[in-house]
Amino acid sequence: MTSASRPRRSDATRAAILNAARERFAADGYDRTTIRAVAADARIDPAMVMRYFGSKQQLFAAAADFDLRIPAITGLPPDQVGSGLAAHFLDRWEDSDSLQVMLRSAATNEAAAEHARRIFAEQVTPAVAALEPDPEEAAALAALVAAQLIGLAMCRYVLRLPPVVAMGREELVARYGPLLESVLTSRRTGTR
Amino acid sequence: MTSASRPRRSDATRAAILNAARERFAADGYDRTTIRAVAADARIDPAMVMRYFGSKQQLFAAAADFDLRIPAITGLPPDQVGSGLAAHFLDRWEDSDSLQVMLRSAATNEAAAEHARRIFAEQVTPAVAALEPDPEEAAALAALVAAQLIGLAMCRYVLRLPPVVAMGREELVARYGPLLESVLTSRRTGTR
DNA sequence: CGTGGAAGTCAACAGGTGTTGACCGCACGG
DNA sequence: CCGTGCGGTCAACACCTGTTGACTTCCACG
Repeated sequence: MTSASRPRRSDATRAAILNAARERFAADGYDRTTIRAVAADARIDPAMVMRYFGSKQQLFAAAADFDLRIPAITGLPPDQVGSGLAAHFLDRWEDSDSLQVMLRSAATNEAAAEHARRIFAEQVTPAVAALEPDPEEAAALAALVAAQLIGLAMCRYVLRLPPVVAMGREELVARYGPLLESVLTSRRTGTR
Repeated sequence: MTSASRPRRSDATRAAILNAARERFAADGYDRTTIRAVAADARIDPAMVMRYFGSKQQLFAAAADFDLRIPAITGLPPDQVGSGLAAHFLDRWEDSDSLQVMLRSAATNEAAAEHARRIFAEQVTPAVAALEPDPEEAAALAALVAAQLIGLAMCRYVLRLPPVVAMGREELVARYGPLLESVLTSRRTGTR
């Protein structure tokens, strides 16, 4: 196994490419991001990007890989789950480009959309399943939670609707906390 | 005024271009939609698109112009406002590409995002302002309503999260009705 | 030293893009 | 009957894209 071998000289370059790629994908989405622009940001030749990552699609896959780090919501007092989730995601959005990468790219790139579905299935669904025994209902609630957070992120970071941009962190937490809570504690009451 | 003049022979072509453009923009977003593809769909020469609409950006502006047709929500009994809104938007999404045009394009095209902000200000905000006297709070509530609907649309039509796709119309109405209602009847209770 | 392989550069490719201007043909008013 | 103008076609432009392969430079090790 060579995974613990001495760090190669190229690791720094690799990381620089990945940083530049994340910024570009977050700002411009998949289609408008060019390999040449990423290379220029990282101060290297476009050919290096291909050498290290193989193709634009694989570069994107590497740049879009991230962890939502959803906190365990099982132990919290029930009236703090919603505001805790809201606060967590607001912080996560502000200090990382990863979610904007996904939102801006998934709109036009099927691989990015597939990636989003995977993150949803592997990270959001299990977290909600800890609260809801019925797996089918858990999947539905997880989807509603995702819709809440994605709607907020779209309005605040992508569309930049003025009222949403103007709201501060604590105001958003105060407004979304109860909303998320009522989603999580709701059960289907309709037909079937 | 020549607006009532005999219909020109070119009007049909113009409409064909617009139809093809809306489909392409809805399916692929702004960047990946090419003038050549639109022209091929409309069975005409790419140069005609330029002749009629001037540029790709102006073609987009023409294709993205639409009306949400938000129903008057003042007269409804308070417990039907939410489900009424949910039902209206689900129907609107299913029978028109316009909203997908906006969602897919605004992610990477600033003009499209500006267009979305205008539609929000001209159509969503006034509708909510009929229920909420304080204009600042009305803007905030309108933004939250928009976030609800955009989150749902993103998950169902763009990201295609399986649980959201699987839900039927009446299930979505049943789940989103109360949610929208609690948004509309909420007031800010936090700091300030 | 010198040699082998990794790291990085350069120039070019094949294809696609928005956009332009010169050209053609047909209907219609004189 | 002509010719004028509108609807439409064609070919080309300048540019940008992802990707490739041959080339040079540099460093570490024998």
